[in-house]
Amino acid sequence: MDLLLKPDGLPPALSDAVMFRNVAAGQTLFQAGDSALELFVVEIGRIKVFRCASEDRLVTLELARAHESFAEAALFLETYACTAIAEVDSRVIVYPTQALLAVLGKLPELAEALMERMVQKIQALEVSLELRDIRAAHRRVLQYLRYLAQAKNQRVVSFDRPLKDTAGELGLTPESLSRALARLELDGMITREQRLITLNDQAVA
Amino acid sequence: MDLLLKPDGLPPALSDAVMFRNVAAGQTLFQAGDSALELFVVEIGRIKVFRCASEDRLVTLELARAHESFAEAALFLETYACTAIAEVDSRVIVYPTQALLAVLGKLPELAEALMERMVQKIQALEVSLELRDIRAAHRRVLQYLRYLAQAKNQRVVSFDRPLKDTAGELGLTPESLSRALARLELDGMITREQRLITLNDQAVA
DNA sequence: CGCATAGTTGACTACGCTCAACCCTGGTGG
DNA sequence: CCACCAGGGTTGAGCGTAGTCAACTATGCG
Repeated sequence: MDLLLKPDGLPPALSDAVMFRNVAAGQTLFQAGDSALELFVVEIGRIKVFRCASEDRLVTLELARAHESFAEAALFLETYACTAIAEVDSRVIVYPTQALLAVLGKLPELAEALMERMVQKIQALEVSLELRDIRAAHRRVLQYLRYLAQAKNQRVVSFDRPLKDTAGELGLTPESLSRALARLELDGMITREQRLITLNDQAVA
Repeated sequence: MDLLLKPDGLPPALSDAVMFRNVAAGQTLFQAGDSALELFVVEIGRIKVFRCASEDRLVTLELARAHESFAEAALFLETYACTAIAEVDSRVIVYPTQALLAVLGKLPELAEALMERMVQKIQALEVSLELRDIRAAHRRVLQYLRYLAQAKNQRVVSFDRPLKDTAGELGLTPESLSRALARLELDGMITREQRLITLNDQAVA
């Protein structure tokens, strides 16, 4: 996504169309059903994208952090199928899909970057799906921690937001997550200090 | 994926690199860990792509049917993270990723087609994830049937493979799926005849 | 005709969800 | 400086439901 991070370097046809938007914490950027005209890149902050399954039930699909894009689906769909809200005060770069598609032919490296990002997303969703297939909460959490640690190539995982939210991402209730962590600690798989968790040797698999 | 269906129409640089491969039912096309050098399109048959979660546990990630592509991740990753096997006798078109990437710049419509396909996949995975969040088996199955019916724009859904496999895709055991279907029929939501299921009025939501 | 596999049904178990109470922290205001 | 409050987090008790194991039936193929 390096390319989309600094619009100035892009062809005028595109960079002229780019906009910026500040989103306050809790504010929604777009809703399911809105016509999909824009693709976004997070400049600063954190955007949560989710589907409303059934009324009170919501499924977090991705958490776009700084420098990450989201809503690529807008490139080919009429309307958004998801809703996006800012978890904290954020600032996003807004790319009109028309302008993006128009310059794709001229900028193969942009197309490549977008595809690479999509592959990452597919991969992430696949991991989520794999995690959901682990029924035992403590096992699921452990595997999740392993993935996080592996991605950062270290054994310490720190959460920058309420465990409650993390629980939702894992398809667990906060209570279950709490119990799972307690059990993992008891079993000696992890040691924790608030939202800072260290994987012990035997947990690295 | 129309473009990738008939390699003859593609630039020689690409079409010369294309290969075809017959895969017998049960035969594996590639395994997790293999170096990822090729992207595939199903000509005829059915390919199952899955991750091995933990030994005996496998998570179906996608089911590529005729004219559908899979293993796009190969474009940007060193090795496959999944395994692909043929569920029935199949024939696939094999695109070396190097050749594909090389002509992307010349063929914006190819890049666009690939991106569109990836968006479809992301969408499909998101739906899977949403389904997993429905705990009650009968509700999950009902929602699944609704999606299938909606996609085909009709109320009849017919399965061309064992319910056992469908159960796995839904993250259920065959027994649970069986019970769920029985209950849905009892509740008057569906009527079924073997692997042919019709959604009743009240089920369309 | 018999074997293998798919599908169904039953009894039991296990584990996550729900609801509820409680602790702990940080922030606010008197 | 402390009382209060709100929200996150933890812990407990009971329930519901999907998984498991098992037996049985149905179907298709040699």
